[in-house]
Amino acid sequence: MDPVSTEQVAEFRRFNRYFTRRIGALDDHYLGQDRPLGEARLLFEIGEGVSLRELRGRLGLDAGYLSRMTKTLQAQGLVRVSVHPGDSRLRVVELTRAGRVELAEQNRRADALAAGLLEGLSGPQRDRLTEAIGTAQRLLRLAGITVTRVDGAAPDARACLDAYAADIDARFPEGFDPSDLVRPEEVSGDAGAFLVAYEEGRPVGCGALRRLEPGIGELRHVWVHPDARRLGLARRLLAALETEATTRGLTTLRLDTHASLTEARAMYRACGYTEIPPYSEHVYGDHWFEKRLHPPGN
Amino acid sequence: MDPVSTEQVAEFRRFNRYFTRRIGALDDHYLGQDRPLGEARLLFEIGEGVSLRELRGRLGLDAGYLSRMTKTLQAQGLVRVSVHPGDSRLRVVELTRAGRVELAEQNRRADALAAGLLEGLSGPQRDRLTEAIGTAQRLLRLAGITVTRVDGAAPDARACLDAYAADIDARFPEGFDPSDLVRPEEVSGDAGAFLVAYEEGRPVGCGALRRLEPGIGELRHVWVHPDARRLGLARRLLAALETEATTRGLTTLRLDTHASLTEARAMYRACGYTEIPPYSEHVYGDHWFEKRLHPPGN
DNA sequence: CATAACCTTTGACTGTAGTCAAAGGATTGT
DNA sequence: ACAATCCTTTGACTACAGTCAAAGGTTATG
Repeated sequence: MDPVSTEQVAEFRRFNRYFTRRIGALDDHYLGQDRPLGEARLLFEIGEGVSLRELRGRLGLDAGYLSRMTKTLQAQGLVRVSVHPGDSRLRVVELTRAGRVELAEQNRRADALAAGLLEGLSGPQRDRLTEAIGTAQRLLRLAGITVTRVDGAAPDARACLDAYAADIDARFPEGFDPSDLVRPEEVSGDAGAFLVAYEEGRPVGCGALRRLEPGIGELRHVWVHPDARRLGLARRLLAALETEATTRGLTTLRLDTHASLTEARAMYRACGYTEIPPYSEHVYGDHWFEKRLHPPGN
Repeated sequence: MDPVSTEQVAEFRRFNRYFTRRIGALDDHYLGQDRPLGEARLLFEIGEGVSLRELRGRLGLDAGYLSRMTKTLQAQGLVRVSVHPGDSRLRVVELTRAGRVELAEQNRRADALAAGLLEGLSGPQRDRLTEAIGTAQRLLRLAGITVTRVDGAAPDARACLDAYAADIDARFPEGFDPSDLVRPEEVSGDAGAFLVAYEEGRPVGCGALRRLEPGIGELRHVWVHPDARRLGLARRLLAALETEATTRGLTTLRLDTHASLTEARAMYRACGYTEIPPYSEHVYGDHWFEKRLHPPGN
């Protein structure tokens, strides 16, 4: 990776300082108003019935701390705590009517804060701001996603493939037969690779590489979770898969895709893949692509 | 002002949440490391010799709280406290060598954090991110600036005019004679108006409107503090001055400017002003502009 | 020159955030 | 059926953040 320019680091830190001081602080202060911040955040995360376990994980809180905060919210009549139907060790907490009112008020205040801020701008300026923060958020998310190789049989790998299969099944008129998925041994060891993209610990994308014949590899199941689309993650996965292929001495990569996946086809073209005649008899493909890889020396 | 779209408010809040949770929290946590956050922030603000009074204002701290924090920093040998030379009520605090080392370490860590984040992006993506956060910051700053009318004799007005005069004096080869500034009575009452732009309580720009002859007004001293340039503030001032003119029934605005102020001339043109022959004998102008105003009904 | 205003220090608090360990009920694996 | 594991509760703390009021020295103001 190329080194990060110090000017960009400085710019980023400037923004960070400005934003947290000006917006973050304001937000924290006004959001809770007459309620401790921890409680306000908790209220916000509860939504419609969550287990304490889930909340602990999401907010990164100590079990005891969370238990106490929940109790005070309960004492104020804002939440209701009950035993989880399926597992009596778990407690499920949900908002009462009063809790929903409180949450709505909290949202109203935060909305008013944001609206008040945007009010100082003209229409086009607001559009530019919205555009800029959208871009910034997408890039920051992408920067926080890591792509790593995992075993083809690992739970995260199977979870991704299941999600992929369900996704395709819903999108193809003819459905999708899960037996067409790669088998773990096809993407293990020297035979191939299975890559998973993680965002904050959760798998949000995957891609498989397997050997077709000497010097030629095939990409399969390049998939990105719906929540993580439009970030440029597919390209990242593609690049990582190509690196895997190069280190294995493969010189050509092939893949097939479906006519209905228009964005995917456009992306493959943009990434240097060219359409070729069918090279295989996959059931679900009707467009075939190929790319020549450059040796690692370059 | 047009109402703010709820979609834009939602987008802004989404970004706000994401950013404070992901970046702000990280920053706070790692910045101090083995030091309370308050102390770390204090250390950061001290720089090279500041009075406690100044710090109190900048960080919004309680006098007692600040006094105590300063004392613990002093006990750790990070700062030196002395009496202000001009006013013995004030204390001046400055970093010791050890304090500067500590601050450098703090900066190094924050830089590393930012760099680590940017490392997940390719060069062009980093450029896009830098561009986006720059745009966002400029627009957020602009949104936080308010333009209000003040009396032409008010301290803030005079401060702006002094800064304007010094600015022009340094930029014009022939210098600038402060007696050419508008007199308070020219911009008071119905005669004219003096507008000051405030960012977080500090004046960062100004503009004057005075009556030239019936129906015709003149804009003078439109000025933006160097720290607040390139935000679009001059246009805001211009628009506000035009509103003032319209409510006074003026139908034409004129102004003169100097050949060396190229950006200013470009802005006037972009804002609908057209160049006209000289209408006055101002010493410092050599380009004259005019704009017809539309009645408020439109 | 007295008095008001100002800046800092000190003492005495309060509330929030957060940690750690022990204990008890519930579930899972063997 | 027994042990190990899991989830929550409770008690006992610690540290940080922040407020309020009294007091003492210093400077401006009439």
